Amino acid sequence: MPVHNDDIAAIFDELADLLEIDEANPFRVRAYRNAARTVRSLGTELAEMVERGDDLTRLPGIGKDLAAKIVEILDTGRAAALTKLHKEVPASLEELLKVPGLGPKRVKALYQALGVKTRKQLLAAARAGKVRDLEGFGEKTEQRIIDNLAAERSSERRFLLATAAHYGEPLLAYLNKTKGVDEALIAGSYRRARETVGDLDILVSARDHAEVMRRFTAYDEVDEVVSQGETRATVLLRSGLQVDLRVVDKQSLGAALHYFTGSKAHNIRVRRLGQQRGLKVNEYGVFRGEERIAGATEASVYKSVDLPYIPPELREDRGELEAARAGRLPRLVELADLKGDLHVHTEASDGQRPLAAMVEAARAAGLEYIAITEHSRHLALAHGLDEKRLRAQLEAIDALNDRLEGITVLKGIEVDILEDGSLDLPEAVLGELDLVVGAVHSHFGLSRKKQTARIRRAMDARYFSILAHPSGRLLLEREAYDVDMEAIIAHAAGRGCFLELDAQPRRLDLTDVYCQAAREAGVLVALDSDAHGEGDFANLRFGVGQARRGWLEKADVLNTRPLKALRRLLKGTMS
DNA sequence: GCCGTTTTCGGCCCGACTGTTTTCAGTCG
Repeated sequence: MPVHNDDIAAIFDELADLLEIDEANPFRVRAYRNAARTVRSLGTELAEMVERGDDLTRLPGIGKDLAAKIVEILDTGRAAALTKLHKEVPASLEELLKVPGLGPKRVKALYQALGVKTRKQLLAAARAGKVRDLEGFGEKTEQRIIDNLAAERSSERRFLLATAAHYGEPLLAYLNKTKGVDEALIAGSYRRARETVGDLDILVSARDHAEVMRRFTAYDEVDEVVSQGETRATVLLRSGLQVDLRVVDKQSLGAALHYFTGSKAHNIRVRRLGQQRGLKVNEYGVFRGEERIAGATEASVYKSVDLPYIPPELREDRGELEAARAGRLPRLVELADLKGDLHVHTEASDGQRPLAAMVEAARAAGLEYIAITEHSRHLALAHGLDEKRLRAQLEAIDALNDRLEGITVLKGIEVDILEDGSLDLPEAVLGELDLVVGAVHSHFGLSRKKQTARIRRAMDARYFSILAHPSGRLLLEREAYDVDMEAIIAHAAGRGCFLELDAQPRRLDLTDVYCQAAREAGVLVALDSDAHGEGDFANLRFGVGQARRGWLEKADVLNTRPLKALRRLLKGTMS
């Protein structure tokens, strides 16, 4: 069984959790967590790096010891250190850490005093009133544990970015209307455009803090006020989404925004840079002794540690600080750079609206061209088109283009990649199109080797332009199929075709890490909506967020090209 | 356990809120 980076990261995370319960040196715990993060966002399989003889200690946060553990895990699938630790700290205690309000200290106390190892045992003990008597616990803590367990709350529950926007933006508008509010902003992983978020961090600059707190906790959607102080409050909305509010003075807004945008790892490094310069960086500003020297804007915070402004989407401690110091930050792509959309459905397959309506919606969204790309016949569930129906659509597009001004409709297809890697429609009809988008919609369970070979073969077809939603994942629903994405990217570079970043909120596929890998390999990314209805072009902004997280510049995105240049590039894939 | 424009040893980011405390530990972000 081949070991992947995610497996290694999971072992490091578990080691960190259990070491924490075991009261190990907190910095040692952090070292494991940092290593897990590094491994998870690597973009290159460690197995291959080891095979090549790469020096793993050159990776950030990986030293001699962890490099050896990586090799051990690759060889045996396990880490002896973890096995040993399990003798003292049962693996199931990790689950208890996810209960809101329980951290390593309390989990340990529960285990040692009551023998509690699972959520079920904890609920029983709490209901029996055994928890309240433990040192450091009390009636309220016991009740909170019961509530959280009964509601199956977990600190790990996450929401799609688009879902968070759906709840967060009206709340933001509500707060912005509050008297005395200068500005209300959403920070946190939302601002970094992570594909899913665990909570919303809202930041308000205002003179009257108490009034903002009152308005916030009185918001119609608030189900429960979890905590509330003078400058900070946490609530749960009826949707289950947790929202943290922080109120600051105007002079601290930049520092607070920086602090609450994160990521944590990025912040820690910025603070350390401050320390090295004799400065203290916190959410109120940048201080030399008692004197505030920066903090009204984020740019001033970065300037105080001799760095240029770093866009939120890059703040993951994945090399952005080094790039900033070297003056090599990318100029990230923006929504306004997109000139078209190369993946759009209509009611001819599984879209909801007629061709003309989708084209008008695209025009209203500011696009200059779109490609109509229906499903092909194999996807019967989605009314996939056969050759005959596709030809009929091509005629309709020709007729429409004759009438249209200011927007051009390209002829495409989202053709199924069959199990053996062949395409679901004959070459004869594919050759009549402007572009061929290929996609996997079946046989997700193939082995990594077979899946990779299947997709490579599809890309080698005579007509093949773009690989749609390359990993096949559905966020919070379905894992990606097992495929060697690096090999796919390398193959696309050799073949001269493109990869899609599907902007549907449930997909956001390519992932950020592989966007970056594609960019480095010189493979252009098509940033598409995969629209099925008129409103779906609005999802392009989430795709842009993901592209920015993947360090993509305008030139790295296929559909920032004007129509003429785009046609040239597509033509290269169609012969 | 990692790391080095003070350092190969001695550091490792910083503050708010809650509940159980009689001055603070635990959790969270």
